[in-house]
Amino acid sequence: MEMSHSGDELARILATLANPHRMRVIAALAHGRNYVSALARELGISRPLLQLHLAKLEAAGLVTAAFELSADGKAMKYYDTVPFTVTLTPQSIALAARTLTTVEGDS
Amino acid sequence: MEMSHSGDELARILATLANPHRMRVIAALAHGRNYVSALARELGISRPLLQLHLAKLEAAGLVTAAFELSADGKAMKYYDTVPFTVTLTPQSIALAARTLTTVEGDS
DNA sequence: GGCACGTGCTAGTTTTTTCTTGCAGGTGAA
DNA sequence: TTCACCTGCAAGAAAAAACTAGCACGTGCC
Repeated sequence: MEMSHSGDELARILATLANPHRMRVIAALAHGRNYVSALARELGISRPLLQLHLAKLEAAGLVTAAFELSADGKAMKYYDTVPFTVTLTPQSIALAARTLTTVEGDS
Repeated sequence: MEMSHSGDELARILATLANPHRMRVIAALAHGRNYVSALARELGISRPLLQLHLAKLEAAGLVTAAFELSADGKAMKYYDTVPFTVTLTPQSIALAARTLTTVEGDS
């Protein structure tokens, strides 16, 4: 289920998804949740870099984070995808554009 | 009608749409075609800046350009939207991510 | 000619994003 | 204690995107 987004929200979501690393993160998490160190190994990128991308994905509301204690008592941060459906058409873009807040000169 | 995109194509489309100016361009052209100088005035941005954004929109296949001679013989470049429908879900992103070409270390 | 309108292009600046490096803390097990 | 694993954060470098300013060309009209 997906309500309509404001122009700024939509822009943020699109900007967030428009990145190869973040697309791969979504793809990896679609298979099942995972914690960041394991995910970094799976994707072959450094952990700080992955944390940067995860933060952006979370800020856009596309993934969620949950702390969990592993069997041996370690604090693991698990990430999972948030189900979403966004349909893009010239009309939907036009509709969203009406609520953009970016300041510029008046007409 | 919209066939499925490669990961790189999708990333380019999303990156192109994720910009306030370009969203407004799509919105303006959805009302009807226009030429660049008039469009720049309507949007309140400079012509070189608009040309930059139009070039990106055209490169992503979201708008088309057509030259036309006005009544008084001036060469005008008219832009129009290309109808498109892109549906974004975790699954569609995951599918597209499999065809990304960005090089990185193997598993 | 000079002005108003259309087009294109390029060089350089500013801003944003991406990425690396390196350090801090914690736990449990040998 | 030392090692292996987990987490967080921040400073600085590198790369990409956005934007400005200014020039070129063309036309028709006064």
